Amino acid sequence: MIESEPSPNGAAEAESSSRKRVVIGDVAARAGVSKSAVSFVFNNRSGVSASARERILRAADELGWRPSARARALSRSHAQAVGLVIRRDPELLSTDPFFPQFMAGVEIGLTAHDYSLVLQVVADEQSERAAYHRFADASRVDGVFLTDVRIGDTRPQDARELGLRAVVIAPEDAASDDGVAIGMNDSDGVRRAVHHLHSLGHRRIAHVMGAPMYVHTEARRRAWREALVDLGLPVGTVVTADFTGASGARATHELLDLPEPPTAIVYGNDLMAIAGVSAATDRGVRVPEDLSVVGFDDIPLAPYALPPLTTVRQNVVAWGTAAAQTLVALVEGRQPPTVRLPPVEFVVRGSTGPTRDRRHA
Amino acid sequence: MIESEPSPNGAAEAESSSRKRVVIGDVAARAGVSKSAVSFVFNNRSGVSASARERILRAADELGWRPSARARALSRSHAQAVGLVIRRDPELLSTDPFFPQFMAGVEIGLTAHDYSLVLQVVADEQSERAAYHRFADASRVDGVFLTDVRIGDTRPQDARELGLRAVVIAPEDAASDDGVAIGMNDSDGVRRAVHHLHSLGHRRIAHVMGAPMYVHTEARRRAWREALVDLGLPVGTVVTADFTGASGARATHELLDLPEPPTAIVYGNDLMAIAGVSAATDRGVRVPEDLSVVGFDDIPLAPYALPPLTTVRQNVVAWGTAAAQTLVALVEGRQPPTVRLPPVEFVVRGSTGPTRDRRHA
DNA sequence: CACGGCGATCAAACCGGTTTGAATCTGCCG
DNA sequence: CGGCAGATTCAAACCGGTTTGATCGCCGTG
Repeated sequence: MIESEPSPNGAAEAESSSRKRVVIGDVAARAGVSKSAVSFVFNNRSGVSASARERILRAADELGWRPSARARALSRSHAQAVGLVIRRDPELLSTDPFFPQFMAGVEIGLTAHDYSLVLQVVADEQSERAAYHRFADASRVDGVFLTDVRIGDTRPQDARELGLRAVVIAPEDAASDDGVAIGMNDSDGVRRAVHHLHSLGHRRIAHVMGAPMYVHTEARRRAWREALVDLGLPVGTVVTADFTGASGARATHELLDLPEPPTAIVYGNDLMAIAGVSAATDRGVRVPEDLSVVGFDDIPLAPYALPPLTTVRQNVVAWGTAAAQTLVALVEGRQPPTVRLPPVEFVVRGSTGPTRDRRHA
Repeated sequence: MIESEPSPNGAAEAESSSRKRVVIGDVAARAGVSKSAVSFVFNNRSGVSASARERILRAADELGWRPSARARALSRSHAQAVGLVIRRDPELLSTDPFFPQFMAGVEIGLTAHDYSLVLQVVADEQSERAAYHRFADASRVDGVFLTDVRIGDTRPQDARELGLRAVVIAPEDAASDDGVAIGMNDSDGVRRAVHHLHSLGHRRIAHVMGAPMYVHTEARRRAWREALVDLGLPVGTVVTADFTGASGARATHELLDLPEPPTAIVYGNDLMAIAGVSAATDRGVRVPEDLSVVGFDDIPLAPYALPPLTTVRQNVVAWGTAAAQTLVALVEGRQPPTVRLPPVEFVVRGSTGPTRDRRHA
């Protein structure tokens, strides 16, 4: 009823210059063909002569017409959109360097196929289930990404039952048995961290884990353990934390309180590592002279920490793009391409150094 | 053609146990009414008797039916979705603590009204324009958020011409003349920072700006300047940076190279501030003994920086929620509610301290 | 008892595309 | 010159809801 649109063409020809939305019929009429022909051209299907195709494209261009995603979604029973549900306490979300980069990567993969990304941020498990249900029942999306995979996570099956295609984002070696998984090799980065510390003379290497319910937490812990075993070093102490700065600081104090404290600590992420440095410094333990520290993520601040943080960098953007390509292939019924992800990088900065005896040598 | 769905009900009753999608007609049939009646109930419109309503709700529940967002979007010419375009170099995106929190807040506001958020991450201006066009032409969304507003930004008008409702996210005092703006008071935080430094005895207070094209960058600079003038202090040096750590470090060196270097620096964000501390430390300038530093954002790492960072905290989640409520009201043609946002907080930590003469006094 | 008004009900039109099936139009061959 | 395969073309059905307009019953009123 109330139209706030200004009428751009005041006293012009009243008939053809109506300011209504341009629809496929208008294009067809202007090109002198049927709606079907227009539709065929815009879905590049054969069955339209070159001359007709030309007229149609010109007409569409002149009218500035593009097929409505709404109508298209309905008639093809296909939303041309995929969903990402992020389950995280809103306040803690900005802690995590993963999601922004992952989403950016996903976009690259999606835009290439003209898909949209529908986002949902939820706080707890119940809202998360509800979110997937809404996605499926309302047919808003054709598929979903499953991130932050937990041990024993049932979402892959849940998604299938809801009729949603899914790709699971998890470290390579945690690749689940069912559902298409795409993963990067977390383990490799941790392994390299341990080898680096070993080469600097460290023998008591501890680990501060993130929240234990996630498969990537466990993957990193296992990689740390296996690297120690491979090198013939004693398996050091593990402290469970939860990826927050506070937990990293607390875990660090625990480790330094041990009768034989470690000379190096591998943390599950950069935030805990930096908080750990802060905790160590508070009690007079110097980094890297008395304690070497390795993080994980290479957040933008890592080079500016004091000392600059040695850490592991993954190409999360590439990961997102690969995940998107896989999911699109999946919902379109194609065989997903086999993707090769760039290898993990290990970035040596100032927070790791030789042990005391090495320095004297 | 190729259906990879397993057939869940092999030899069951062929007729009623079809595995097709449940549609409104099925619900209507089961309740013994017409489609219209079902539609009326699910859009709580009058014109359905209590008994019929009851039967309909029961039937829908038993069948697990929910209206398809696709069909609904088409027939109501309304996508029940809004868009957010983020223009940022993917690699730099994780630098910014704003977006994750903002999106989380937006979700809170949207889910309450059952709207979806469609995201688009783009790298440059051209793709950004294209993204808004795709949103509008394909009718994927009903409205958009405009963030990272630039000086002389034409997007509010652009959006209007495309027929998209828009809410502009910008600091309060930069609230644009056209389009509905919702903003928080950046200035207040900066003002409080300057007053805090003044009370510690500082008189030479410099400012490291972020990228100058943004209105919020300018708002913060102006607030810094006005606070100095109000306090009768000389207007210090401003260095232009771009919100990255590298630029913050460089700007800090520039300031400390001055013949009369500042005793305090107010930075446009925490990342630059922490990089600034790192730069100062590198050249033997101690924080806070020789130099006081204030950031902006209160990123999760701020308490764990060395020294812990004094900074300004905004409730970005609340901001997002308010923006979402406003946008939904707008696209539904209602008067947007007037929102009161929580005030900015100023968090004093260890990176600011009294000047040398104050300490001796 | 006729009539106006109101709530409940439903068939049909509509939203803007895609897809199907039949009609029409070639060109080519026997 | 008849017949036929293959390419174009289009009208009509369809996707799954919402909305309109007409019909029907029922009640209270003059």
